Amino acid sequence: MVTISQVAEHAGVSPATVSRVLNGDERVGDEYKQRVHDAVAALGYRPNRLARSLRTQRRSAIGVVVSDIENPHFSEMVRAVEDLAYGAGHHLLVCNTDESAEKQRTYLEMLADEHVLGVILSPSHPAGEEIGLLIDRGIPVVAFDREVSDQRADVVIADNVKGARTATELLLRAGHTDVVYVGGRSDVETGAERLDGYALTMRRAGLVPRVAEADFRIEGARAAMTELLAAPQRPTALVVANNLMTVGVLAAMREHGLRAPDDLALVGIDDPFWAPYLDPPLTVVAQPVRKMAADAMELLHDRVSGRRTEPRRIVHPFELRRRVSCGTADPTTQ
Amino acid sequence: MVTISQVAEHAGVSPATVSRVLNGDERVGDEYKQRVHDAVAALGYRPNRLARSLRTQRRSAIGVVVSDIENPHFSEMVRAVEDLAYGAGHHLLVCNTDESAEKQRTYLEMLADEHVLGVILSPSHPAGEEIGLLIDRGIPVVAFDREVSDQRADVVIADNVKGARTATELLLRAGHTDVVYVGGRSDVETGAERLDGYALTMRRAGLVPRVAEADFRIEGARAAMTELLAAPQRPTALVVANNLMTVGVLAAMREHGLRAPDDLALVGIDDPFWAPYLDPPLTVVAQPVRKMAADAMELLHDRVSGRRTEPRRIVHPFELRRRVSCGTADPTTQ
DNA sequence: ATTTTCTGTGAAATCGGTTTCCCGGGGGCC
DNA sequence: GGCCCCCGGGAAACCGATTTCACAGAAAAT
Repeated sequence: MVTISQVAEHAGVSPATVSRVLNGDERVGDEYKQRVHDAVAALGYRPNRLARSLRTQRRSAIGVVVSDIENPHFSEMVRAVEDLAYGAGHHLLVCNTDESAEKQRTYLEMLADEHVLGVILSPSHPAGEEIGLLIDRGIPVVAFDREVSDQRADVVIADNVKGARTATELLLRAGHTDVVYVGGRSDVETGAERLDGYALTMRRAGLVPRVAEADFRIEGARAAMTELLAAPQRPTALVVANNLMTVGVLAAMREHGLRAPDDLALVGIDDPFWAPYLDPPLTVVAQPVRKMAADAMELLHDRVSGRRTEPRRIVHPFELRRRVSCGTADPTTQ
Repeated sequence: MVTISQVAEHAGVSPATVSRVLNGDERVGDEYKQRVHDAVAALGYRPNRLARSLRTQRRSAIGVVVSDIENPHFSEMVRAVEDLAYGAGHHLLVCNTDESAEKQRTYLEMLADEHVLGVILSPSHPAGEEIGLLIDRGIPVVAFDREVSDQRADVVIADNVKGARTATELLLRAGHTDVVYVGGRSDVETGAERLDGYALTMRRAGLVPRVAEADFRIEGARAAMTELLAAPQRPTALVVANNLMTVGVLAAMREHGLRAPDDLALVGIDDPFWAPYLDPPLTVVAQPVRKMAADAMELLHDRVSGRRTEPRRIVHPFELRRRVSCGTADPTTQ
């Protein structure tokens, strides 16, 4: 393990000078610069980032906390964040909370203790206390997808109410009157808002909302659908509350010999990369994940560079991506 | 920012004693222990992990380097590794190389400079030099999925040759004679081995291998399939070299009005979570990702704890998961 | 009663960098 | 020629923990 002192000795200068050269301090004589560079090359010296971070109080890691990295929505988010972080010379501490409040707390505390540069948190729980811990230490927090209880955090979310409304309206305009919402966990914000958006739109059209309640997961959706399809009155269209559930819904439909969009029109919420390749290609309303990730990173950077102190809240609209599963290709609704 | 010295002062003891109490050193008097705990609680003290790591030369982060976190294969791997790491109190530095040699090098150097506990690397390039950097510093490296050029690294891979053979044999036994391999990048190890396994099996059965060459990605596979289906002689069965390509293949088949398994039997390689829910449910040979991840973590821990110094190489068999897309459900082939 | 051995604690060194502070010498200005 | 300022560089402090080492005082041994 070669240290800065060894480099200094080898170059016949002080550690301070080595540090200056390596950090691009211009006030060092060319002669010295050269000697330092030679010594660095000769010894294969690489600075210890831990030591540097300790002294400078500046860390190059960003914490990313999600509930399930296997969920394509979060994979995409992490991927987008990584792209941007790499460009800025940062790296990612990825934390998977599994929807567990305890795991989320443990990870947030860990990130605080690691003195990361910032945290992007897709909270599965409000996490007020732990976020306070972070913000009190000057670590900026951006809430992603869902709000958090600490008002000082920045927020980047998608407009779930409008998103669900867009999905529902698309089906209503196509002439459907019996549109069922295959819902996920209305105990969490995202789920509740999407449900609201759907129900509101239905009522406004003079129709009664009808919900098949599930849990945001494949099997749950499949079970809910099996039940729904066994009921006397079969709906003509569905709004499905997230990407995983869509998979379950399609499986259940296949088991019953039903095809979208003819037997049952379908609009999904979320747009995983394989949605265009499903049978039928899925019409969806999608959160613009990459844009949201870009905003989250920008909010972090603003804070880190001290350009801003008051919290910001950015709401993104969902984007309609019309493909086949919704049926009618009426251009006026596009 | 409250430090250990402040805690010490508040408790009327020395920093050394505080450190001892917090690290469970039993030789501290009960009176002192109590005073320290009180002070910690009163001040809300949390140890700085950076400082601790610097002093102890022991880091709690594990580097995970993959080519694309959005690929379900790697999402699953990261997820599995995270589960195990969390249990051991470690966290994950996730690095996305995008198949770029430069990004891979940069990340590996960064991990070396961060003095991580260990690295799990799914290499898109041999990376001899950088791995040397890590191992020279006592940071263990486990190669995942593919080998690396540095012989001192541990290796956890799946037997791609046998895996492709299993897939091919399944189709041959079902009576197919014209089995085409939709291949991915035979310039990389994984691709080359799978191709070998397929070709070998065909030749051994007295048949000529036939390959639709693509790039491990959805669109590439779709294009290759479109070309293949335009050719005069349409095959009766396909082996598809990875999960993404399967999606592209199914899309192309749908465009041509073909259905699996009747028009074209299908066996995929890799088993993403949605494979059972596709239309038709996909028969696959799968790498046992979670087991492989568990082995990788165990290899790391062996090294870290000093239980082992000589490199190990673990080869996992692929697992056949027979569903619908392969056609005939002949139990003798199971 | 005196020496020896523990035992528990604090002072100080350490990890490997960065940054402050200070100092010698050269150039510019009066 | 004398004074001041600036420039480049080194010594030492510092970041916040852990760990070594030394040392009181009590307990055990003689």
